[in-house]
Amino acid sequence: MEERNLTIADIAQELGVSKTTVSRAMSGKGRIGEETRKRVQEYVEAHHYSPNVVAKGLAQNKTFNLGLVLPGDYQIVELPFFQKCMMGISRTASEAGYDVLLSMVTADKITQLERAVTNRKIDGAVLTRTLADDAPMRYLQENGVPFVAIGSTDDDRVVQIDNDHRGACLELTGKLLDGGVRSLALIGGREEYIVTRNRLRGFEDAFGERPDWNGSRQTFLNVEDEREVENIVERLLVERVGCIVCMDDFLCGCVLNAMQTRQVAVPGQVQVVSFYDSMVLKNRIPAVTSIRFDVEELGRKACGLLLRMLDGEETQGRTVLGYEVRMRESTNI
Amino acid sequence: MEERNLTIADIAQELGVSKTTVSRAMSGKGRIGEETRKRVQEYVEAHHYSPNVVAKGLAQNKTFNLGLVLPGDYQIVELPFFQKCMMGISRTASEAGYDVLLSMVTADKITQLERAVTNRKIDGAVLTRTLADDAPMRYLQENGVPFVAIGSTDDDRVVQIDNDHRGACLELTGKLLDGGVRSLALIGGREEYIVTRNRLRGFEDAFGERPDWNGSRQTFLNVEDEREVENIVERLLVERVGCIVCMDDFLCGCVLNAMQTRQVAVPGQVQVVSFYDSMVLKNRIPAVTSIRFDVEELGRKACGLLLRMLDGEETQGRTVLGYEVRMRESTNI
DNA sequence: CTGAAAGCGCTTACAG
DNA sequence: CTGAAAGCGCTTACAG
Repeated sequence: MEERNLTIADIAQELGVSKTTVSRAMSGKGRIGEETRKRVQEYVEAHHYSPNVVAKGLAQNKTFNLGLVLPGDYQIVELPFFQKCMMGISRTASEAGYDVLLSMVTADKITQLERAVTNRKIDGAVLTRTLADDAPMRYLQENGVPFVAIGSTDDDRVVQIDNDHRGACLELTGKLLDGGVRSLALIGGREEYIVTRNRLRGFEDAFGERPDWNGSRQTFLNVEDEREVENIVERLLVERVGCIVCMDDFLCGCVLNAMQTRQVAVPGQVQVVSFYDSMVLKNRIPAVTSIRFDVEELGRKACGLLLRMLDGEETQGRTVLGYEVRMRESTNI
Repeated sequence: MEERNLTIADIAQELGVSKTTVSRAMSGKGRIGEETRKRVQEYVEAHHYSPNVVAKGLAQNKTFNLGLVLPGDYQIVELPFFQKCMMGISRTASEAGYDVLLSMVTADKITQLERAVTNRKIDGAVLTRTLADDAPMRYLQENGVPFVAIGSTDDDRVVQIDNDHRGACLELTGKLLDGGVRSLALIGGREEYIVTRNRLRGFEDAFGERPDWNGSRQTFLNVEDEREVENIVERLLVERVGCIVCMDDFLCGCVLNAMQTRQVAVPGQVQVVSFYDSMVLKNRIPAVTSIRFDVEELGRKACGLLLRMLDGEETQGRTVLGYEVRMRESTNI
C-alpha cells in the first residue's frame, strides 16, 4: 500500500506507446487500433490502474461531482424524506460515475453552496426542497449552474420534479367526504413551503368537486409547535369535529398525542388522517390513514434528470410522480 | 454571468507580475513584498476572484474533500443521529475550507467509498458507525486513507471518538435500582453494533456496583422488529416486570405502542426508560426518561480530529464525550 | 492508426 | 523580493 499511484505516463512508458494512446484506449474516444487497445486494457486491469478523476476533470472542465442541497435546519433535515431522497440521488449518481457533495443551507445562509460553486467543485445540483422565494435556486440561476428542483415552483425555467401532492390530497379528502364525514378541519405547517400550498389546493379541490356537500370545514395554517396543535385540538373537540386532517407527520403525531392525553377514541370519536406517511405514523397506534410517496424513486429520477442535463440534453419542464392512498385504522371508511 | 472564470494568469498579466507572485500573495507562502501583496489582494477582492480549488488540489495532491460514510440501509440512516452528525461534520468541514463527499455503504457493499478513494476524491474520511467487523474501516486502513471513527472499536490504531455510552447506561440503570425497581428487563438491538455491547456493559455495571441488590433481571438482545417486541412485552407483563429498559428509540416506541394497545399505565403499572433520546420519544406521551448525547458536537469533534490528522498532527487514541440523563414522566423516581 | 505538444489552473523548487 | 520553468495527471486539436 501507499505505493505512488500509477499514472497514464507510467503505463505509456511501460507499454512503449504515447500517453495519448493510453488515454484513448481508456476513454474510447478517437481512433485506435484494436490491438493496442487490448494491450492497454489488459495492462490496466492487471495493475488495477484507475485514472485520477480530478486531473481528468481539470482537463475537461468537469468535476464529476453533484451538489446535494439539504436544509440545514434541524427539525427539518431529520424528516425521513430527506434521507430517502439522499439515498436515491446517491445511488443514481454513483451508478453514473458521479459523486455527491453535500451542501447544507438555511433560509438565510447558503455559504456552503456558494463555496461548492465558486470553488468549482460541482457540475450541477439538486435541490431537495423549494421555498416560495428560494435563495439557493436564485443563486444557482445567477451563476449558470444546472440544477433540478425536487418540489414545485412557479418559475417555468426551472427543471422540477414532484409527486402529485395536489391530486393525492384531493383523492384522500374526497374519500373522507364520500365516506360521510360531516365536519373536518385541516391543520398545516408553514405556507412558505410550496408543498403546503399544493396540499391545501388538493384539499379544497375536493370540495369544489362536490358542490352539494353540506358540512363544515375549517383550516389552520402556519401551525408550528405542539402547543399550538393542542389548543386547536381542544377547540375542535368541543365543536365535535368529525375528522382532523394533518398536513404532515409531525403535526399528526401531535394530534394523536393530544387525543391520547384526553382519552379520545380514534377513530371512534374523531377520525384522523395525514397527508404524508412515514414510519413515524405507521408505528403508532392506531395506524394512520395517509398518503404515501416513493421518495427514493423521486430522488433517483431527479438525479437522472440532472445527469441528462449535464449530458447536454434539453431536459425541461415539470415531471409529476404518483402516490398511493393508504387506508388504515384511524378512519372508519 | 457565465463569463469565463478569472484565472491566476489573467491577474498576473493585468497586474504586470508573474503567476508565482499572485499565487504567493494568495497563499501567504514564500516571501513577497508588502506592496505587491496588497495590490494583488485588492485586485482579487475587486474582481471577486476565487481560485480553482481543483487545480490547486492537483498541484498539491489534495482534494479538500472529506468523505462522510453513512449507513446505506434504510431504517438506520433515518435515525436522527446521522443527520445530526452530518450537520456537525458539514459545518466544521466547511469552516475549514473543506467540502463533504457522501458515501453510503452497507455491510456488504462499499463501492461508493471505494470509488471516492480510487478516484482520489477525498483526503480522509469519517465513519459514522462502527461494526464489530467493519468493512469500510478495513478498506480505509488497507489503502492508507486517514480517517476517524465515530463510535468505538477494539482496534487501538484507529482514531475514535464516542460518547460515554457505558457510563451513561450505568448511571441511568443505577438510578432505577436505587429508586426501588425490583425487576427489570433490557431489550436491545443487534449485538453486531459495538454501541449495543457498550450499553449492555453499562447496564450490567450497575448490578456489579450493587452486590446487595436482590431483584430479577433479564436481557433480550438482537431484537429486530415490532412483533418481537410485542411478544416480549406480553410475557413481561404477565411476569409483572417493574421496568422495561430499551436500548434505543425505535424499540422504545414499540414498547410504548404495546403498552397503549393493552391499556397498561406508564409509569403506574410499568416504568419505561430508553438508553437513547430523540424527538421521537420526547414527543410521545408519556415523555420517556432517557439518555441524551450532544450528537452535533460529536460530529464537530470527529471532523476536527480528522482535520488535524490531515494537517499532520499525530492525533490518536480515543476521545470520550459526555452525556446527560433526562428523567421524565415514564418513570416515577 | 499514432504521437508530440499545448493546455486545464494551480504550486513550488531553483535561480537571480 | 520576484520570475521562468517544470510539474500535478489528464485530454485533445493538429499533424503525420
